[in-house]
Amino acid sequence: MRTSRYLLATTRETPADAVVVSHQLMQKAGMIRKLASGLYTWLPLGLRVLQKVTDIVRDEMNKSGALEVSMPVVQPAELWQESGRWDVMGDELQRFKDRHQRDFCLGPTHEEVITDLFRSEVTSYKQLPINLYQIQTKFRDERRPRFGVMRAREFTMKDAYSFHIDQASLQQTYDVMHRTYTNIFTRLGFDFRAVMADSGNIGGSSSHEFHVLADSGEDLIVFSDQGDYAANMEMASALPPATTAPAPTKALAAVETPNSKTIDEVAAFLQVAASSTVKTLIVRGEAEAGKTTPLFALVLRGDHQLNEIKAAKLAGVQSPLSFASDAEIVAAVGAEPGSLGPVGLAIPVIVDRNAAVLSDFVCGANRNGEHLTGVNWGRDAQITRVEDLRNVVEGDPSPDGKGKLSIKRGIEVGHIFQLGRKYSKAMNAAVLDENGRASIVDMGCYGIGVTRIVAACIEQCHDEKGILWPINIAPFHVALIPLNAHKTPRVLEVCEQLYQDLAAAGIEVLLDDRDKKTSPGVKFADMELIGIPHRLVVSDRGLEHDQIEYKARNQSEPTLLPLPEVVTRMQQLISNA
RNA sequence: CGGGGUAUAGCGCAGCCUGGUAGCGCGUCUGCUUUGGGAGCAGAAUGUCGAGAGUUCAAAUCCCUCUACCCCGACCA
Repeated sequence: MRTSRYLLATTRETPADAVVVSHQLMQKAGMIRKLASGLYTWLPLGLRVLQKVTDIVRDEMNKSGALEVSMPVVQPAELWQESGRWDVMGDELQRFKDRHQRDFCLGPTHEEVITDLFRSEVTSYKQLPINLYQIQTKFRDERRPRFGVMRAREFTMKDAYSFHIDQASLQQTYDVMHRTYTNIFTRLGFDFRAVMADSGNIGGSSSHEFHVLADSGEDLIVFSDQGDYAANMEMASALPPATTAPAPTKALAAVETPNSKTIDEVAAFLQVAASSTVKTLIVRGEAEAGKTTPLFALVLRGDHQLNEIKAAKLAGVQSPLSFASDAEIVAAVGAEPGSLGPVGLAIPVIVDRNAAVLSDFVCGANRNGEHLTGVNWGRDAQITRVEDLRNVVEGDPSPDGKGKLSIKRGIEVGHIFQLGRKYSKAMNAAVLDENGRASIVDMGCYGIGVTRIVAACIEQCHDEKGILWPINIAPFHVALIPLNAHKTPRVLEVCEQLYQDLAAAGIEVLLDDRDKKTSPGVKFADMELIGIPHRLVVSDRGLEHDQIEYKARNQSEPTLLPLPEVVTRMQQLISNA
């Protein structure tokens, strides 16, 4: 490709509305343009990268034995009503009516459609297992799209769905997909981790997420510094403390704490460590029709944070977790948030394991502006149950018994689930088993955020000058830059010949043939910004000795190559990568 | 959804407080010069000042309504 005939839409200035580096660089490099919030047009340069990512994903999926299909973006409401998700999904599901006033939605995912396809096409256990996938546009009306294509409303996803006669078969395919994803992210050159994850509203049991490690990631991932344990913060277990509560040494006492509501304020005011206080959170339980919503008190050590996913899984507690309003709290407890505590509560008190081994601690008095000191479980406050309620913190012992936990930020680029029979049961997807009886199938589903991968890659591979693409997904392999071509006609002749020869060798070349008004600095800066891994400079200077200057994007100093060797050397560099 | 902010040329911004009919940088176009790290000079084009309504002799500027976009939050009591 020649820059003179390409839409090289680079900009010098950073767009004002981009806050993460991948979004800034994608805009500056002319890969994408925003159409509206969370909606992006992919320009030729960006699309080349996106298609290369797609190719790798497709290649590995095909190698795994999965079969590609293509399902509609627009889906009828009936299927979603059948699975029960029409009512469960909130505003994220984009609904609309067609001209006949029938309800439809834009597919945020395709479990319903694929299950419908499966039940009408596959009838025998002999056809199982089968894994169907597509690479296709999804729409989710995110409450807050941000970070460019990282969290867009419309995006490209690879979604695969597998069907099985039993759990053992599901586990087998799940393991195959785990390996497939590992292959994909390895080929993409990512520094990534597979972690145990919550399955969220997709449903099902076992689930792993694949995260690219990056400081701009929205997820916290936790892993052992010695063992294999790795989990999303949502799922990471906090082990029970080794100690039990020491015997009380202090008497219960009330103390006025004016203007001290948060743990930090109370701890500072009373001059105690936050870890010697507890915080009490009031959440709603599952409501029964016609009755007032029951409440639960969740008690954690002051320096710990509630893990909402864990809390929502507690028996009787609403899922997703719902916090009681101030009015509900005052009605049930008699005090406002900021002065709550477990002493004398009439509602169930669920205590985190670490909070349960405190003694002589500080908590709210359930009277506004008042706290209690010298509080002890059993003597002063009753525990209904002890549970794991908190987020793990850096340095906690690893649940696998090996080493300590580290916490890093990650960008979720892949997620695999064992759905079990959630959808197949709701939608009656069954095959005849070897005894001729109908058997509801087990399902797995496996997603990859294809557009997000592009952004995640830039988050991991960039410098102050721009993007550094891994060779596998670089929009072009080689940037070929003629210098002083107007002075020395041979420069252009050599460039043209190299361009032909490199292309013939299967190398993707971007020849920067912009006219003499485009200074060398501009050409260098643009090629660096768009991240082409290899750069060849053909100049009058070098040609005097039949030499071509070569520089890798990730090196600072160029080297000289004899002209006759250039094509071979480039071939080697690209195939060895 | 709650809070905050922004909206002026393709992009980045100033002008608004104190009303007088729109400007800067980059980019674009033309010409000449220049050419190994975002060139110089000369010239040119480009705006329903987000939309609507209002106040006024006069509105980018003041008032009201709406819309779009961005940021923060949406447990931490």
